Amino acid sequence: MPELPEVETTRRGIAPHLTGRRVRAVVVREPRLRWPVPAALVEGLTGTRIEAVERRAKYLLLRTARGTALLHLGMSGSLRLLKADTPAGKHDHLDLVLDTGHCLRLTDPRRFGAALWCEGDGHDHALLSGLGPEPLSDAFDADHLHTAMHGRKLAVKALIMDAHVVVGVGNIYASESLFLAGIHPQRAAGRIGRARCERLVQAIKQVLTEAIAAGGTTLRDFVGGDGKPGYFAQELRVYGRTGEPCRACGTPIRQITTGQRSTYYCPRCQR
DNA sequence: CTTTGCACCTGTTGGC
DNA sequence: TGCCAACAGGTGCAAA
Repeated sequence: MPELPEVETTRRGIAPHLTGRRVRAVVVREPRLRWPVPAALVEGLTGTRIEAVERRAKYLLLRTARGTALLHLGMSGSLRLLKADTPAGKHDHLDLVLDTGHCLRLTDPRRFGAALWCEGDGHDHALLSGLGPEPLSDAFDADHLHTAMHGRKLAVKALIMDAHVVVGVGNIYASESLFLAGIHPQRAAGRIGRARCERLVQAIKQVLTEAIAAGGTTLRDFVGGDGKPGYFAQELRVYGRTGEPCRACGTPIRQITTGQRSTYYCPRCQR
């Protein structure tokens, strides 16, 4: 479910309720997430004040004086703030009980998400240290993308979804960005010129910015930190619109598979 | 090093 | 109406 806009929406929803609060207890109901929830997470957070809630790629970082909790929502995860005594459902795997009488609850039916702990600020963690730039930062520009694409035979869609190149571009927004840039998703990355590279960078920034402003995309079960759904779905240009008319030219949108992921594009607008 | 395909897991959907 | 295969927002890792 969550791509970068959803994670950022979640961060903005929960940060005001967590920042400066102390964690009274950590309840692990199901430790079998993508990796086992480590005892160090419980030990590190319990009794500790959360100093800041940050985001790097699709990870949420809860910063404390003792170390940093890393949370990832995988495909189906969500975080909500609830009253601490709210009964837990089947997929409510983790609670951070706060000194406010509320708790931050991680729900994740497919358990592809993660809750990890690291000493330090988290950026040195093996999962984060090799990541590419944030898509909305100045570090992600045409120079960077053009260099990353040079000599690559990989489909451009797969390349922009590679977190070593740029983080936060998931399956929905990859299709959306390529439509905006007028680039065929299966074009070899190395065969895209400088000018179209610039267009693609701008398209990615635009799509992600719009989606964050709309509070993310709701497909099935996404809810932000405040429990409200996002509204970007109604603005999707190609994703999930197989056979429906292109909003620009009316040609039916096509669906193909690229790198084992569904890909949507307009055969007329994208070359 | 690059590219491909799989694995993890549960719930929903669409076609017969 | 009911069943079951196909598919779903991510991403690390093994194998080619």
